[in-house]
Amino acid sequence: MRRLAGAFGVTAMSLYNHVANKNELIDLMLNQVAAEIEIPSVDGQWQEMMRRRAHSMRRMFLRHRWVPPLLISQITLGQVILRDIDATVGCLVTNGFSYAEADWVRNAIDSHVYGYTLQELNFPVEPSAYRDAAATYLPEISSSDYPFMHAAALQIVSGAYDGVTDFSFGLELLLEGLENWQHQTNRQTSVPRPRSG
Amino acid sequence: MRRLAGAFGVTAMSLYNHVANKNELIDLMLNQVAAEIEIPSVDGQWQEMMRRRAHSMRRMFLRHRWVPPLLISQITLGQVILRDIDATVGCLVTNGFSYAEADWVRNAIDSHVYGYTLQELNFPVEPSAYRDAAATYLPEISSSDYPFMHAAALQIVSGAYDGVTDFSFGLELLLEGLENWQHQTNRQTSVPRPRSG
DNA sequence: ACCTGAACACCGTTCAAGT
DNA sequence: ACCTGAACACCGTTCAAGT
Repeated sequence: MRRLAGAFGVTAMSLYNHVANKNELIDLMLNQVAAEIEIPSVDGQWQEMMRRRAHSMRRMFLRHRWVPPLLISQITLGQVILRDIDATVGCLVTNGFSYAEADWVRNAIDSHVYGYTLQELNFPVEPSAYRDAAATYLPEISSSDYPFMHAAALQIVSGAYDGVTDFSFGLELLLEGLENWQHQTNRQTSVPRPRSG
Repeated sequence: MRRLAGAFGVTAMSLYNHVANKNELIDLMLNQVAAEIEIPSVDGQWQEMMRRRAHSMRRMFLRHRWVPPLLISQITLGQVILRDIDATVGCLVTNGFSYAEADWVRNAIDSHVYGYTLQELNFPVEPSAYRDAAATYLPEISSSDYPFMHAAALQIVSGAYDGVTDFSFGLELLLEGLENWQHQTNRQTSVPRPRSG
């Protein structure tokens, strides 16, 4: 509040003439950036729609690094975000998922988007510096205490592995798993289903 | 700091005789609770090891709700957490994954654990109150603006869906996908692999 | 209609001073 | 060895007062 007002060359108190409180301000900011998410179309092929939505969410998170923690903890959701949820559920149920299943699918995909991007954003080293960082910290990773981390660091130092994980890896595992699940004739027995708790 | 010291019946400044700063305190706290994670054994069956680790992490997060945001943003990791990473990578490479693959697998699973649990912890309504909440807010979810959310809320009100998502749903999709991936003879072509970016 | 000064109830942290 | 008072540089927010 104080910093934002300062950037406008004004005192913090004047902001309260335009916005009820900090929470409402965050709400407005989130709705603004949420427009950068590619909203699924109801009649689109669901895998591709979910894929585009997930990738565009992640790119938005990378552009606006402050978003993920705020979006995940926001209680009241703005219209743009509600429209995204509606379109996502709509695309899934139009493609044969039940409302319950659509909820599980959206939850699983969003978990990956949030979890992956939060790890990515909080990782202290840039991908281009992984090799140097591994070389720097290798002496501190005791090969007797942490044999596998030591070996992994060696792989990065030697160039056998660049140390870069991929957002698509987990996302495609989920999408392929969901496709198999949908095509299964007898879903009840052989595939993951929500349990209690 | 001030609140913690107050709980000890002491002033905030005295804490700095026992701990360098807030960050070191958080480090010690995280290492303490990290001991509640079930660390994979190197020679165990990897799916079951990953499953137990993921579920125990989530249960720990639910017991100590302050952990996930701090753990994900912590730069320097304590010994207990390093040992968990080492054991997880160790279990995977012992079961036939390369070091690079083990890194992708751990990243994908952790993304799910973090993302799912953060959503779960921040959801404003308790599962037992979903039905009441849906009934309360149904009039505010315009069926013309948000037709699918409206229909979904109706399902919860009617009892057709209890509104409860499941941690295992996404986790088992990942584990099954990984198992298929591992059994594939020609991995390069038909399965998800890390790409650039 | 919009902005502000003073104030309140908070943070983490430092440092000289106490026992 | 441990604790503290005073101080510094921060927060979000309220409210009466100004233009």
